Amino acid sequence: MPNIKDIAKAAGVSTSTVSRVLNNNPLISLETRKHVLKVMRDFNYVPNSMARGLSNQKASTVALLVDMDDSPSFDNLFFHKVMYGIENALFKNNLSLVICNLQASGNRKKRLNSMVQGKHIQGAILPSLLLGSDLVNTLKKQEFPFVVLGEPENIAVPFDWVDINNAQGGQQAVGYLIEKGYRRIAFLRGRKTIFNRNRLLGYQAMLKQSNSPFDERLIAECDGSKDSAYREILRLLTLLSPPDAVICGDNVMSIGAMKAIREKGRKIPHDIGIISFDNYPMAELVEPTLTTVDIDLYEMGVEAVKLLLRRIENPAASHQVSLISTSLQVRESTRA
Amino acid sequence: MPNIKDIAKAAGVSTSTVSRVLNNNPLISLETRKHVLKVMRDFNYVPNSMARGLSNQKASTVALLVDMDDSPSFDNLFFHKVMYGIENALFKNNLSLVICNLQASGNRKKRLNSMVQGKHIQGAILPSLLLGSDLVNTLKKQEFPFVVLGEPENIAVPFDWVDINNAQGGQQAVGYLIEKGYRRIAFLRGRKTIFNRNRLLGYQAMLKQSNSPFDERLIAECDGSKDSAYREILRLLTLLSPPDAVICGDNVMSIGAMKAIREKGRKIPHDIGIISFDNYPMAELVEPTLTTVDIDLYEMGVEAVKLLLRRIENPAASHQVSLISTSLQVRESTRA
DNA sequence: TTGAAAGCGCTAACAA
DNA sequence: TTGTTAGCGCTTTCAA
Repeated sequence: MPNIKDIAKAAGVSTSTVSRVLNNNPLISLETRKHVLKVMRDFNYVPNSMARGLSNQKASTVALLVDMDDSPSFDNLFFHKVMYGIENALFKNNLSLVICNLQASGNRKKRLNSMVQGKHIQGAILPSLLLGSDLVNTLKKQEFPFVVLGEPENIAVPFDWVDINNAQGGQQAVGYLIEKGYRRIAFLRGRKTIFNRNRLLGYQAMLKQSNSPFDERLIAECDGSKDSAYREILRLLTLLSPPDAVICGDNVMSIGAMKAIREKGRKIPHDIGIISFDNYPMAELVEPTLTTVDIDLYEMGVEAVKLLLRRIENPAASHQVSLISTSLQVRESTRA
Repeated sequence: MPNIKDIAKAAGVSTSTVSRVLNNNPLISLETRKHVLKVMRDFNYVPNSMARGLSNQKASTVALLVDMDDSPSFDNLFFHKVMYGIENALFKNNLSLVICNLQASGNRKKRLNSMVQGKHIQGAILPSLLLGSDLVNTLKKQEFPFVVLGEPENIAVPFDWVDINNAQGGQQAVGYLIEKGYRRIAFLRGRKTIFNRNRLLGYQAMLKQSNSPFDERLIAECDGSKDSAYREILRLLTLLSPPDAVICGDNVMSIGAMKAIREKGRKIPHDIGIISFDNYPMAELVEPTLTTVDIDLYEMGVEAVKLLLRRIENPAASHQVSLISTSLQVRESTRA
C-alpha cells in the first residue's frame, strides 16, 4: 500500500508537493498537479486518514449521538431518515458518520468525553432528548461543535438546532380540513413534548386565522398509545356537538381513533375526517389510508450537517435555528 | 489538552512507560502503574485515537455498510436492532461504529476502497444484499476482515456470515399450531428471498416430523405486499378443504391475510389461526394481536461483531457461520 | 522494570 | 512554484 513518499518518489517531486496536490493547494502548477494525480491513480493511492487527522489535529468523522435504550426515540423510522440525510450530507463533505450510543445505563459523559478528547470526532449531532443530563454544558465548555435535533426545552445556553416546522404542520392540517368542509376539528395530542405543543399551537393559529371558533373541549390529551387515543375519541364522540374531523399526533394514535370512530358507526372520511402527523408505512396499510402531515426528516439531517459544518468553520458564529417545512400527503381519510 | 508527554513529565517517568500503562503491558510494576494511572486521572487524560491508530497501523472503527437507497432493507426496524447490537458489542471492545452508505447510485467500490485503503476502518459488516456487485472479491483480495449479515446466495468465495435461524422459525410456527390443534396449515410466502425459502423449508420439515400431510396447494406465493397477501388468502379460503391456520412471511402480509379472513366471515383465532414472522410494533396494534416468530436481531448484531473480531484476530481462521435462534411470541391470533 | 529514540504518514512553516 | 524539515501523539525496538 503506497504512501505519500512512494508517490513523491515516483512522481519525482517532494512529499510536500504531493500533499499540496492532495489538498488542492492553488500554488501548484497545473502541469505538476496533473502529473502527480496521474501517479496517484497509477498507484491506486489513498491517503491515510489517521495520519492526516493527526497532522491536522482533527478527525474526519462526526458522531450521531443516540440513546438506543430509548426505543421511542431510536427505534423508529424517524431516526432512520434523519440518519440517511446526515450520512449523505457528511459524505459530500468527505466526512464519515459514527454512531455513538449514549445509553442512560452507561456513563454518558465519560463516553462522550472519550470521543471528544480522544479526537475521535470533529463534531456531534444529538437529539434534544439527550440534553437533559448536562451534556450541553460539557460540550459548550470545551467549545466542541455540535447541533441539536429537535427544539430544545428549557436550556439556558444557546446553541444551533434544527427541527421540523411542527406549527406549520398543524396549520396545514387545519387549513386543509376547513377547505374540505370540515367544521369541528378535534386535536388529539400525544405526549407532552414540545413538538406536540407546537403542532397544537399551529392548530390554534390556523383556526383563528380562518375565523373558525376554537373550542377547548375538542382538544384531547392522551399518552400516545393506541388505547388512550381510542378512549379519548370515544369520549369526544359523545359530546353534544361532536367533532367532524380529528388531527392525530401520530399514526399509532390514528389507529386507535379509527377504531373508535368505526365502532360508533361513523364513516371515514364522510362523517369524520382524519389527518395524522408522521408518515409511516402503516399510514398506507390501514383502511381507509391516512392523509398525513409529512415531515421531511432527510432534509432535517442534511440541514443539521449544514449547521454543524458552519459551526466547525466558525466557532464564534451566532447561533442558528432551522425549521424544515412540512407537507400534506393526501389519501383517503379526508374528503376528496 | 494533555498528551502522553505531559503525563510522563508529571509522573516522572518516560513516555514509553505511560504508553505501557495505557496498553496494560504486564512488565510495568504495580506501583508505577498505579502512580501513572492516578496522574492520568488527575489530568483527565484521554489518548489521541488518531495517533494511536497511526502508530498501530489500524483504525479503531468498524463500518456497517448499508444501501440506504434500498428502503426495504434499510428503512425498517430490522436494521435498527442489528445496529444496536453491533454498536454495543463494538463499544465493549473499544471500537466505534461508522455507518457507510453504499448507494447503488454512487460508486460503491470506490467508496469502500477509500475506507479500506485509507485505513479508516478496521473491518466491515455488510448485508448480503450488498454482495451482488463484486464487493466480496475486492475485500477478499485485500484480505480485509468482514462479516456478512444474512445467508448469502450463490457466492463462490467462502466467508463468515450470520443469520437468523429461519428454518427453525418455520418449525416452531408449525409445531405450535399443531399443538394448538390446527391441522391444515397454509404458508404465505413473501418475496423469493433465501430467508423465505428457509422458513418454508422449516415448515415442511416440521410437517414431516409430526407426520402431518404436506399439501402443496397450501403454499401461497405473493410479493410481500398487503394486497397480494389478501388475494392469496381469499383464494386459499375457497379451496375445497381450506386451511385452518396461516403462517405469514411478515407483519405486513398478515394484515392483508387478516382482512381476507375477516371478509370471509371466519374468526381468528377460533376458525383460523395466524402466526407471523417478525415482531414489529404493528403486531400489537392489530386486532387480534399477532402471535409471531420473534427474531433476535440484537443478538445477530452481537454475533456479527464476534465473528468479525475473530477474523481480525486471526485472518487465516476457518470460515464460520452463526445462526441465531428464533422464539415464539404468543398473542391472540392463535388459540389459547 | 524502565528509558531513549526511531518511526507511523501526513502537513505546513520556512527557505530557496 | 517547489523542497527541506520539524512536528502531530503514540508505540515499540533496543539498550540499560
